[in-house]
Amino acid sequence: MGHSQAEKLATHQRIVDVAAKRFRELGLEGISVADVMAEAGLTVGGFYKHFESRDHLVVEALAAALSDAHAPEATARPNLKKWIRAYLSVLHRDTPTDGCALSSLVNDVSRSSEDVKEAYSVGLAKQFEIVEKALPPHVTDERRKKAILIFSACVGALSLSRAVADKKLSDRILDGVAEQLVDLFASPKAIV
Amino acid sequence: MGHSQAEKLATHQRIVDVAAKRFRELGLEGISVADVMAEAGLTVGGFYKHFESRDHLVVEALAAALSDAHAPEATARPNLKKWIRAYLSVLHRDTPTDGCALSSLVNDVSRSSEDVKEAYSVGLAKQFEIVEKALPPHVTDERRKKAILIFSACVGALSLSRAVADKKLSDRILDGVAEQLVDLFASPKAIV
DNA sequence: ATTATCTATAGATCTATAGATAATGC
DNA sequence: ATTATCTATAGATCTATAGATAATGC
Repeated sequence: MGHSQAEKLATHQRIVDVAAKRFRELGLEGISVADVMAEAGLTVGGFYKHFESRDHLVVEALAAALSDAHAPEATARPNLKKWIRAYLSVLHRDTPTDGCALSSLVNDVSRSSEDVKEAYSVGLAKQFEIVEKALPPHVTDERRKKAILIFSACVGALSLSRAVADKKLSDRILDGVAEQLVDLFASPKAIV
Repeated sequence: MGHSQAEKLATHQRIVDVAAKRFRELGLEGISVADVMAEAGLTVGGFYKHFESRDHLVVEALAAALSDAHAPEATARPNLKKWIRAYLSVLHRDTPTDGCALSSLVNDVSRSSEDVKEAYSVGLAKQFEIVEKALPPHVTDERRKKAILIFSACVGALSLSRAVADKKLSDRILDGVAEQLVDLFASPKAIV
């Protein structure tokens, strides 16, 4: 005990990464500070040298979860059809831990502090941009608005599919919404 | 202290109604049993003569919130355009307490017990039916699937609009999604 | 006699802080 | 000397239960 400043930075990042995962899995209030620290290989006492309060960790972890999500594909022009299929996949539904925080935490954020909402808004705006960029070039009209509709439908469908008891209904929500979004916006015959 | 059985029934209902409101506002873990009882004019000690556990209250309150929602309009054939505009209204966004529990609690339910998910699923299936019935008669193909897309988009848009810090973006999400859903599914020129 | 509700509390959390310990880094 | 982390704990929760109290209803 007693470590270098470089080590402290790495420790800080490890805490944030653990929180970013567990918050997505269990909700923003679903895991205690002590349990996050334990999973990062630390004890609770050191926490407040890294964060002013629990809420500050929430803000950092949410921002980290959201920038994770955008890092890989944000550069290349993504394929909208593939993106929709991946977002509304059984794999994504069943692994919220590594999935999109915009879906798994939307209700939690709406009950959180303004700082948390701010971090969420930044991530959401970036997500809208990504979807807009993925729209086929021949869709020329109201591209941002369409991106917002597509992403709203994806957040709704993924969230509903996770809340439902009946697995068949859950699959049906994912597949049905994906298929229609692709037909409407990501096919050559995209009518809209 | 010491009351009739009829009174007990009324008391039970009062507890459930308080919980149904506060859960929608604060989340399924956002209010304690003691605080629910206090708001119903009671003390915490009597709670477990009414409910086996806190989770049993969650199940009953969720079922109550969801059957509230369906009671009035489920009989008449609703107007889809009006329904969409009401669901994605500023009023609905700003009053989750009396609003649709399917939106405000979707994340919470996905982390809850199977019993809670079961109650949610029943309410969701009913909601899909209502939206399907509201689709214009000239929409003949895949009505259920379209209803699921519409409702998913509504849940996503309403939830996102509540999580966002920027009021302008929030309004834009509500209005943009409503407008597009109406154009696509609830207008005479409904293409799909 | 039964029971609906109350007061009081046990036992398990959870956030945040105080003070000790053992390295870092001037 | 400073500081990153640790152990320990205060104080505030929260769920659930025990036992008392005062009505109901046979």
